[in-house]
Amino acid sequence: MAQYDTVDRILDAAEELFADRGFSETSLRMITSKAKVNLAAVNYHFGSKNALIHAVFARFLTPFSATLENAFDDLEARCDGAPPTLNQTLWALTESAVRMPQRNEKGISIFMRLLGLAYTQSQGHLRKFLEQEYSQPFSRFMRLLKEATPQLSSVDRYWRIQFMLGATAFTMSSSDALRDILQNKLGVETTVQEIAARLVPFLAAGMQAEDAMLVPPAHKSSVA
Amino acid sequence: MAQYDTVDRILDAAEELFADRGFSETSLRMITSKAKVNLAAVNYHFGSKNALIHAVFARFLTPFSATLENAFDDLEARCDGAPPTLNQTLWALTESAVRMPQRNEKGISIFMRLLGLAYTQSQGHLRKFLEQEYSQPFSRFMRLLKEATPQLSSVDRYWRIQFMLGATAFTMSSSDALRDILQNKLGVETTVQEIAARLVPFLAAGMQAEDAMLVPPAHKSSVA
DNA sequence: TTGCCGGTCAAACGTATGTTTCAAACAGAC
DNA sequence: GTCTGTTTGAAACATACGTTTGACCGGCAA
Repeated sequence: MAQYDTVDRILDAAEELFADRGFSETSLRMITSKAKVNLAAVNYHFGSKNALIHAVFARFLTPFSATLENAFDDLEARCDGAPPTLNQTLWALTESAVRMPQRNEKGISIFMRLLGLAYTQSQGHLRKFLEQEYSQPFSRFMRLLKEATPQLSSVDRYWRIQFMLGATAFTMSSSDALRDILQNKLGVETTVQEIAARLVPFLAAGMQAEDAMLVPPAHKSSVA
Repeated sequence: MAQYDTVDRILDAAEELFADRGFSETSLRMITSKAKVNLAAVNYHFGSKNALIHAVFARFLTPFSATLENAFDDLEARCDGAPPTLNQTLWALTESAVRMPQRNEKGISIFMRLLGLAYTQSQGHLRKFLEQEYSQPFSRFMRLLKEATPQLSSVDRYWRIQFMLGATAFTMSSSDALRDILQNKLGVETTVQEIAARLVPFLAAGMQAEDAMLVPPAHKSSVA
């Protein structure tokens, strides 16, 4: 009993501190003192700081990837053989994320920020862990994207997927700070759901942009 | 003479290492040994590690913001009172970046990654430094964006600008790795200019997307 | 009661970090 | 050549980190 309490308290504290400050910038001493457990508890229960980072991700990502697979199953069943549209695919992803059971009110936004950091901070071990642990839903998502944008060349699609990833990871990774700025400047409250609702149309439109490729500066004007 | 050599060697090494590994993950010893200078040289010439980080940014950003202001001047002069279009504004920015005199072949992509890190790694001192040092060209760019997208609400525009920033910083920041992958998988060579040429249409389309806001999942289909 | 074992705790370990020190080397002016 | 201020160099500084240790506690089976 008591030990699960300790384990979860560590995970909760670590999740929040990592999201606030990054991985390298968060020490085990900060985590254990926030969690009100002994310093040695982390290495006792998890083995190392890196393993703790993995555990923080696994606690969210394992149920999420199951939810996501179900959402893709449903989507493909509903489409009855025809490939799902881009919008449908993107919504399946964001809905799965938003509908995850949340530990607290910050829940999803904390985790989005963590995913952004995972991509940004080049923590080799983390990337390796995520790739070999969750490659299946990732590949499936990529396949759906490909089938939803048959008009794109492989190269175009490749780059535009990177653009989508970037907009998402980057926005989510700084979403707390951005929300604060927005609230101070414009006095508007914003939830992760609302950000997602703004992000998806942006991504879909960019993904399906007319290809003005290799048209250099065009010193006059040329809005699509 | 000799001291400028030292200063520049430190800046070069720091720039590359910061871009590769992040700020906290790069120690002064890594920097000085890569630069082949004495450890104490950093604190002697710059005062502190944080001041070195600022100097790395200033070395690129100061001439860049001058170039950018000129590009905006030209653009507004050419438009003769009418507000420049979104495409023109984005091209002015990317052209200024691409045309910057580059210290080496990696040049611009290294710096894009640094800008991404500056936003992501919550190094308070860095954000403060950038904000108070380069607020003018930044505000001007924001104003141009606003005039180029009068149909957007302030909140929509705010978020879409974040999405653009994210797609750009993220893509450019990992463009070396991405280019390698692309070359291996598809046998295609890619330059930063070509990436920019793909990115701008994507951003412009996303920025001008029809606002499907707050239209939830829409279980059927709804590609614009 | 005894013995054990998972869990906690304070303390220490070794290492790496940013920064400082101070003597030596150097350059240019007189 | 000598002096003066600047730049380098090797070494040390204090501090923070992740990790390990060994004593200690509490419940439970024998």
